[in-house]
Amino acid sequence: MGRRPPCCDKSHVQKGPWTAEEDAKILAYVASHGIGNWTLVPQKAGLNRCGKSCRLRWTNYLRPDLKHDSFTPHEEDIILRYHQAIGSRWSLIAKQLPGITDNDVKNHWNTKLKKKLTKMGIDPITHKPFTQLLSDYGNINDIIPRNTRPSDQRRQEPINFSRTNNLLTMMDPFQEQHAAMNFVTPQFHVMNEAASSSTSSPESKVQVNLPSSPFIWSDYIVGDQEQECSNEPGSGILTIEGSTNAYNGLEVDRKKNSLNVAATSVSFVESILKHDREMQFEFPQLLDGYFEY
DNA sequence: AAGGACACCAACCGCTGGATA
DNA sequence: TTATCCAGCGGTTGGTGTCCT
Repeated sequence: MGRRPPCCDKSHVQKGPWTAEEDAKILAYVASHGIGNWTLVPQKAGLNRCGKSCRLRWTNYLRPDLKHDSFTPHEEDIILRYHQAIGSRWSLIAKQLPGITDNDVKNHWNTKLKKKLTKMGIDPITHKPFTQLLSDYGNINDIIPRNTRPSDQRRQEPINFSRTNNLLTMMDPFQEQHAAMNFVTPQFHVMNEAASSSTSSPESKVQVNLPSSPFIWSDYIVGDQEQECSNEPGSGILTIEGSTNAYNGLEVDRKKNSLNVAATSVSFVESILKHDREMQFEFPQLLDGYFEY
């Protein structure tokens, strides 16, 4: 068993804002040595900083491919759509936006987009209208979330926008509620079982006919606990053709060599997996190699 | 004009999984 | 096999400029 020395003496390294001189040292070092072991950078570049801090300064600010411009409406739309699908996975979202870091995306979300959605009457976590949440969960007082940081109880200007040509645009206040409802409409790409069956390949393949109702985690938690179904029968079918995997509780259609599962019997864990697959259909390039069937 | 509140963002903190000795 | 380091990630916060009263 070996032990490597710590990257730096954390109690004696410089913290806080970077100076132009420090930036120049990082840039000069990367220009001559490239990006490698960041723990060696402070020593070799003559910086009294932690290697981790050097890496962050480079990736979030000094990298030459960063554009340092404000966000365009198209970029904001991308962030909103991806956040709706995958949540706060900022690095994955940032990969869809060249020249923008995950830190930029995160900051822009926390300072601008989250408030815009709230102002539109949309819950920034679920991307559902607060009115729908209220009807889903009953009368919950004060459901609209507030910033947890007291000093960040920001002013909230009335900002309304809608989707036009897949972009967010400003709009008149009377259409606010309508826009909110349109904005959160699920955009899952549902594969049609009949249409796709003619092009089925011999390889394992998954078809998902999504339930028509919104995805609500609590429904499945209750279902798991009570071992019963909360959805209407026949609201969805999960077909896994040629799969050799075992799926507890799934009905096997041996004639078709497939598994047909009424959505009513889908457990919580299976629902998570199904939701992930929905994400893959929505953003097929995002999680390449993540899903294996 | 001044002080407080707000808005923004750079940087830090802590956690996690993979790599390594 | 185990202990530790390191890169990457998301959450949080400190500092500063701007706006409002």
